[in-house]
Amino acid sequence: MSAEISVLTKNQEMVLDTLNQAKGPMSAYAILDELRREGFRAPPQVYRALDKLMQGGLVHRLESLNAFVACSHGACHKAGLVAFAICDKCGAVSEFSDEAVTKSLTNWISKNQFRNTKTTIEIRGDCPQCAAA
Amino acid sequence: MSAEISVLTKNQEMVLDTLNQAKGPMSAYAILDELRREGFRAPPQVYRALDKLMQGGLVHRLESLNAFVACSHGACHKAGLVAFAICDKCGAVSEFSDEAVTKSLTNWISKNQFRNTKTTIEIRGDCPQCAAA
DNA sequence: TTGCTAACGTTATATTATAACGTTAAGTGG
DNA sequence: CCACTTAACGTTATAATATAACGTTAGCAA
Repeated sequence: MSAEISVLTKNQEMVLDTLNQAKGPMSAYAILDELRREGFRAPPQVYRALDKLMQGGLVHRLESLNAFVACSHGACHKAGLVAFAICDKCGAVSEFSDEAVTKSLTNWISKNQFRNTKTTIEIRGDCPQCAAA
Repeated sequence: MSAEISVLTKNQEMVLDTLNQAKGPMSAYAILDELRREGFRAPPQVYRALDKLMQGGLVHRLESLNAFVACSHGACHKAGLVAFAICDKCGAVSEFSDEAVTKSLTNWISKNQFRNTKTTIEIRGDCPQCAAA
């Protein structure tokens, strides 16, 4: 059905590991720089791995940041739409999937007969900790 | 209170006109190319105007496209969060503001004590016409 | 006028992403 | 095992998007 990844290639694994070890989102070039020591040489190596990982739901792209994060759920098999709260102060990203949000948005989509393939929901601002400070 | 634009400068007006006359979203460089005949020479002229127009709610940025559209409501004083449905086939963009979506998302935000400054909601897929074809 | 600020024009450069090419490696059916 | 097909790879080059930094100009107010 949906595009699963059966086994990760070496490059895909290295990119995924890098994102998993990262504290926050990373740009493709930041990933590349990390992986130069492992032999990576050029952007396409990173972008190709990212594409596959995103297809498999293992990695998400943050559109408003042009950056990437590992899926917090390991692989994203959540029923609903995935959303992100991004703190502009500390850079923390919370991935969440809220039933009410999913319902209201899918409701709009079906009411308007739109055939949805991808949804981007990103909240930018200050996380509770940074908002308090 | 919120950052309004009192009067548009010449550059801002030209950029806004260009977007208003466009059938769909435009990249900053597409705008620049349009406006070269009017004397524009370099990207910062476009980006600076876009920044101001976005501050005033006259223009929106489509994060998933790295492109810009004029606000469909003239200036965006809608109560709720603004969202976009983007057709990947024909390029059409529908700006909308749905009460249920706004409520569910602001609800998540307040429940999670997030201080929201900007929200991105973009639905990619096929519009009704293109989905039918 | 003087001083202040926002906007401007310009050059240069940073950052993000992909095209295109030939090569290697990993299945698959015979 | 071999021939074939396809996905992934490495590499070079370049495209597309965005901003830093500088000095200048224009609008406005004391």
